[in-house]
Amino acid sequence: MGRPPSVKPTSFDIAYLAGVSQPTVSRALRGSKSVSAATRANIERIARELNYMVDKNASSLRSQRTHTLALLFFEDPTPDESMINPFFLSMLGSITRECALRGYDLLISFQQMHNDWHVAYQDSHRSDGIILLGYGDYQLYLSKLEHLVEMGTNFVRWGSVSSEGIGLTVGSDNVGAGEQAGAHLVEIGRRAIAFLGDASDHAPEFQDRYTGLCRALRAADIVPDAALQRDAISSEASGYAAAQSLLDGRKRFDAIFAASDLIAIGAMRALSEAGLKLPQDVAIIGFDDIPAAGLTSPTLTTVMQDMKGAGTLLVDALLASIDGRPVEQRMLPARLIRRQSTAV
Amino acid sequence: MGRPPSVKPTSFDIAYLAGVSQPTVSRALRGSKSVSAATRANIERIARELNYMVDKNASSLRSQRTHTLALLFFEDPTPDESMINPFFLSMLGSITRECALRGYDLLISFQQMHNDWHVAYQDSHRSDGIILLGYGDYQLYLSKLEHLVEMGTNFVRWGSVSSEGIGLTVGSDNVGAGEQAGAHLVEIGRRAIAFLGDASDHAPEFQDRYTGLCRALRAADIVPDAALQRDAISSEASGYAAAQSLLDGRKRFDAIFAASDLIAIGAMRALSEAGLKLPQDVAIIGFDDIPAAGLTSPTLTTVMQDMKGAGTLLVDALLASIDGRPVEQRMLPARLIRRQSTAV
DNA sequence: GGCCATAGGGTATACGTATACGCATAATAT
DNA sequence: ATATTATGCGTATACGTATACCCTATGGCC
Repeated sequence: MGRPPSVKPTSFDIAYLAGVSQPTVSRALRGSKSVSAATRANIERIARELNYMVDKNASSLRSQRTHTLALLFFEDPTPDESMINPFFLSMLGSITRECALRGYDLLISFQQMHNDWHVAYQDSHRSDGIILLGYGDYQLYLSKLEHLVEMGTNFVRWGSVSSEGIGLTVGSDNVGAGEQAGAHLVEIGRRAIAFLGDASDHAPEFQDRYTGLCRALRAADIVPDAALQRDAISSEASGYAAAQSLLDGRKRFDAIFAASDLIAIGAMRALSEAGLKLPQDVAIIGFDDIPAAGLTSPTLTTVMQDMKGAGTLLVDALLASIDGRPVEQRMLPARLIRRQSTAV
Repeated sequence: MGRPPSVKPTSFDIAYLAGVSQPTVSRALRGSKSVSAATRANIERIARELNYMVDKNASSLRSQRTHTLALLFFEDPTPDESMINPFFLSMLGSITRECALRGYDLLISFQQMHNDWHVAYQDSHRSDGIILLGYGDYQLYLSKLEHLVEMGTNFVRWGSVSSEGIGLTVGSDNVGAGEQAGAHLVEIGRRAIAFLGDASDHAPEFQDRYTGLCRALRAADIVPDAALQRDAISSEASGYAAAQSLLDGRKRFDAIFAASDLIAIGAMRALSEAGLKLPQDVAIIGFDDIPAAGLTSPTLTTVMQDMKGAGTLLVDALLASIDGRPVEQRMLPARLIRRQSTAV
């Protein structure tokens, strides 16, 4: 159809057909206002007809802007590499979409951050900016962030917005979400509510969720009980272990708020094996709304984060930072999804 | 540390320091054999010291090779966009790793294929080749493949290797896997084995799995019963519907082989709701070994595909095709993972 | 009617690399 | 010793775009 696709049209071809010079074509297509409307329209028409596309390499080389963003996962290495948190994978969709919309390409890198920090350095040369994604030990990667700042790299990360972290951060309203979860559990009559998830500053997001829970408890005149908290990282095994530790403890509990769905699912397994009825004996709420949350039995009440909004905001913030526009930290609302695990 | 990272060293800087010309630097670093070992070593040393990295844009512009591969999903659009088959997401890891290893960048695109075919065209200009991933209606995208071939685009797709498809294909040994699944079900004493999954040529992979199942049945002197087959696409809802249709039928069955885990999980829900005991009344086997397969109750016996090998092979084949090297279709072995859903 | 501002667009060039080609020197052949 | 070929490298240039700078025509202003 048309002409052989093997010959890629250049801006010179268009210039020739439009009877103008090559730079004028460039200006017209880039939206410079020093091109008359008529000329621009004509050039655009011809470009469309020829199926012309700006050569990204030439463009990037000349302008020193790559029009590419890099996505970097900094998860702690897991024994099973494929077990990247499903939550982030589903964020991938919205990020790619957003990038495409803005005319940016997305380069992704699953290299685990601490293994080879050089990757980030490298990617920082290949791209205009970096998006950092992942749960992981916050303290461990603080120094890497400082390194990025030092290099003057533009980056944005997903994480806890309330903590005074380094660099630009976008994240869910974890405190508010924790509060919602706590309020819901109180509402269905639970008072001895356990929390599974690291509550230290190694995991600021989990910490925030715990803070929210405590706030909801206090609002219901319940004193948060530190004995009902167990550390856990975001994995099923860790959730299982944490729940068992909870069962071994002498404290009674009638509900669990888990800092992630994977933790919740592990905990559910431990509780079931202990002969407890869910949700009658113990109600449980997770976090993330991963696909598996709708498949467990009972299905898992959880907190859904606004992943689509997250992608948009991350890309948005990063581009603003690249362009030197002012950026504000922003928080996304989260929503409680009620399922069987809290249906009494 | 060292020098300010803001000044990016070029091949000219290295040439100056090494006392040679810029092209010699280029030749040395690209591995041309017309550079003496001593010169090359010296250049490499200096490059390392300066933390030099070839400018991808300049390089691509000059050589007309992008050193980038594009990954394109061609899934049928789902109501919930985030429900990209987890199987492919986990393949992402191995593909990115493989690309990184070969010095290729990976551009990913979740644009659903039929929505905007232009994307593929576009990506074909941005990259040296395309990897196509996804289940979907095979007939529907055949014409797109022909289009790609027409354009002379290098591409490789994941799919059924046994069918005489268009273009280069890498895939699992679906027939063999179906045979394993069937043999296992026979082994635990089942004889009325149903198949959930499209058995038409709209889904060659599913068709192959069904073929394998039938082969195993015949090997056990069981005549495959077409009345025990139900069409289904890879989604939980479709699996649920298919299982219900099966229950509504007058045929008895004591086992199900589902063409994907999502189908299997949907079917399990339907069976449970019908009051059937799993696996006592009905044993069930899925396909893909998605993370959720280990979380259902009972946990799901399934077929695990070699995703790591898949990534390697896909990238391998594509690069060979790009370089004009001969490529052969290759099949990957699959492995049965036994869990509770077939434990009697 | 002379002066300046502005719109519209052309000229020249830079971005950093890869490669065709040529030219020495050295190694081998005759 | 001369002719021949390889080796190692420099020279010149192309890849396609974006931008600094310059030029021309028009219009408005006094």
